[in-house]
Amino acid sequence: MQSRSSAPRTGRTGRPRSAEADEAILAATRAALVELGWSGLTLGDVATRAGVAKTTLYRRWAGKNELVVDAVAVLFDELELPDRGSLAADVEGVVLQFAGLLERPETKTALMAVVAESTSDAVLRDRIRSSIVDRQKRLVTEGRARAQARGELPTESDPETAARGSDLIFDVIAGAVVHRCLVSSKPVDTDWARDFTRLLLSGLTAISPA
Amino acid sequence: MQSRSSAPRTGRTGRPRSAEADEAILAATRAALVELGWSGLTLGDVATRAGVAKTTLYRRWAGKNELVVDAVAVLFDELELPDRGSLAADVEGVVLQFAGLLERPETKTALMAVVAESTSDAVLRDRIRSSIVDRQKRLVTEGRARAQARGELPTESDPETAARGSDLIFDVIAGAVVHRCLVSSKPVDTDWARDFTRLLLSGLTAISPA
Amino acid sequence: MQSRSSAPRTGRTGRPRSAEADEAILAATRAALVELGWSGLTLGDVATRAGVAKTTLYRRWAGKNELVVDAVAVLFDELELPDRGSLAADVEGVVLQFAGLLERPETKTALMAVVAESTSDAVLRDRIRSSIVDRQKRLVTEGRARAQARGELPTESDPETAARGSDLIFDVIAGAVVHRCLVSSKPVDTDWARDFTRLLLSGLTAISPA
Amino acid sequence: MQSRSSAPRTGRTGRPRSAEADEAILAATRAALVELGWSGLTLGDVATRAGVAKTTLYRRWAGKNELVVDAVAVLFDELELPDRGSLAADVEGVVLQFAGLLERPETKTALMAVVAESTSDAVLRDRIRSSIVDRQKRLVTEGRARAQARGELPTESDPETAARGSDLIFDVIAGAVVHRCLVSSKPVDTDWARDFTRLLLSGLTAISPA
DNA sequence: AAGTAAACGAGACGGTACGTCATGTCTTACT
DNA sequence: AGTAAGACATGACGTACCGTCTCGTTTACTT
Repeated sequence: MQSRSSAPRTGRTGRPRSAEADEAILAATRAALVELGWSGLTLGDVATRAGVAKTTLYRRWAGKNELVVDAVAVLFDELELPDRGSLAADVEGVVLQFAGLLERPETKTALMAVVAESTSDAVLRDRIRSSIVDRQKRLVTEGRARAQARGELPTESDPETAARGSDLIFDVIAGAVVHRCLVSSKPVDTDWARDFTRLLLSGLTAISPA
Repeated sequence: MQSRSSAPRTGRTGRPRSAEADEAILAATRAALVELGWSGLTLGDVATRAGVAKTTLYRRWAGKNELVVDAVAVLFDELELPDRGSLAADVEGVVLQFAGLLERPETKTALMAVVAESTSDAVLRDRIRSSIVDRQKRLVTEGRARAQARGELPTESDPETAARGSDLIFDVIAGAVVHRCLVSSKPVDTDWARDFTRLLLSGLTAISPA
Repeated sequence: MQSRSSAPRTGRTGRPRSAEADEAILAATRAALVELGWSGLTLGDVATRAGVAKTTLYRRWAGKNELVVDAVAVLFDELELPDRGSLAADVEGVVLQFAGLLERPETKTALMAVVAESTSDAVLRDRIRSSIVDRQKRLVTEGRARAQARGELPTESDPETAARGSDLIFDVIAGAVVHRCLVSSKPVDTDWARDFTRLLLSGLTAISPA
Repeated sequence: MQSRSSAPRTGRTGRPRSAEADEAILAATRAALVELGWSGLTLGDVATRAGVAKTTLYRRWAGKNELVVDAVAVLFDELELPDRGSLAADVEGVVLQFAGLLERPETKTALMAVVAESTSDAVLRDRIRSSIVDRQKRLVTEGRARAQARGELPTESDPETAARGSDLIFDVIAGAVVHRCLVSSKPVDTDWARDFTRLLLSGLTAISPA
């Protein structure tokens, strides 16, 4: 599955595009994001860092938004869901992993910015969804299946209902972590992860007495 | 309570600042956000729309970020929490209200953008928190107190634990709605609000059988 | 008489244009022409040399052509026609003076270039004519009047015929010197000036026997 | 007669150069000059028009200047000097012919431009001289010889003096026509040609009374 | 009523980045 | 080896905004 820019190859003649350039540009983009943040990042600077001409960059990506999406998308693929033996432990694990990813300056500054831009750019919105968001739903479906196998969660027969449930769980987990990190700007530590997990599993009515 | 820019008034002599200009600028900012989005918004354009000189604008706000925070902050104060008789109904109500706010183009494009900028700007972060975020926590504390009065939720004696709980609930509700709206870009309708409320109140283990 | 750029002043409000900037830019343009020649001259470089922003330059001139015309026009005003006592001496004098001007690298490289561009740009053509060419016709009319006063040339009663004659003489003198200098690229020395003057005054049929 | 670029043929192996490509490129260059003028002409566009790769073009010419010199040089070879029976008629004829050539957009825009470039490029200067200028001196020497045979002009015994005279006449005729056409931008019609010829043959002192 | 001090509109200023274009070189596969 | 196609590094282009500045003007509070 490829998230390459506009058109990978049209014809077969002519000098082929440099494969090294692609990775150099994405790495330079991440480095620039760390140093300069989203609004300080310029495509000219990225090109210089990558040892590449600005034209090469514009030949592959339409602009800053698209480039950054591709540059950070790969980081999200690092997320894993090791089996920790229980649903609660799995949720805590993924929450902490996701928070760790959001603490990295390149993701923290880039993610909200591209989401903001995507509110007025449908193409970008699709790109974000296909390159970043949808790919991480695997964590939810996998964790849920595991919990069902353990008997911690009931099996859902209707596939559509199952999908709606997964979407909801995904929005709640990802949304809560993002909001805690970036909006409330408070740390996602083990205490918070435990509190959150308890709320998620047992609901509001059960949190206080515990 | 005012979130005026740098210094409202230092001396007492000289021509006083125009009060109309302030509101004209904020209204122009919101209008420009709707038409152009965050990245298309320029301060020169805002000044023109407001019928004001650029200098007047810079005399009051330090830059685009600060201006937009002030311009959208007031919109969040519209949120209310009418008593609907039960905790579930109150949660559903606030979720739908919040979602309605996020559907408006000026908030949707502005909120994520300033949050993104705030990741590398502590002053802006504080401004967002004091002008927008913290002021809406009243909805959580109010709703919670009401539920406790109804006996739907246990009373929390330790005030620190109570605050931690409110923060968590706030991050979960606001985060889930924002994520659903802006990242997953799917509608927050009554169905979703009901599903989310059930999850929030009863927890994961209880959602499917219902 | 001013050959200022587009619009000298439209309104009376706002910060007035820097008068120093104008002269600094024209001087920088001449210096850059000497060092780099026409095709090597860039507006960015001129701006840097003049200690001025590129925008300031574009605010005053529409492009390279217009700027260079203004920059070299003033040099042509240095030409004078001191009375040397006879028509032949006056012609020789002005030929050598004009040749001296054309030897300067800033004029030599600029003049032909802007003339070349003017072949496909009517506005530029008029600008060249009014800023440079027509202003030097004074040399011809003055020299001719002086010769008529001396009795070396017959007086022309019809003003239109007189104008046609002056135009012709101007084209022949200026054209010959320019062609000798820039196309044939041979020196315009006193020998050549004497030969040319004899041809101009007495015609082809008389040159060889002398 | 060869105005080929770098080297016609060095080795004998490999695929031979396409002979058609050469003429296609020169024709495309002339067409592009007409449409776009000197500064609008690009080598990439010429290559496209000629149905040729840019590489092919660069293999044969060093750059825009050289290419254009070759493209327009051939046009100047069209000039002829039919015997019209008298020196005055011959001069008038060649003046009108030359003016007709200079009215063509490809020559008008190209000639001055390459001359301008040649002021800072000695190699180009030589190329222009050998490809264009010197080849047209034949018109002067031929016309002069014809006039001498008719007895209209005295015979010049010293060959060096004769050459100096021809150079001078050439500069005066060519210079005057070029200046009239391109600098004064007024038409070279039969009236002007007659006036100019009378001045050239009889000199200043004789023009008015006629 | 006159004086004073700051805010006001207008717009020029030095900068920086933009996204495009042309140059001249190169790499590939084909002839 | 010559070719068409097209990617490449380089660097100028002309534009748009930035945030600051310099004007001349307006508007309130002082004396």
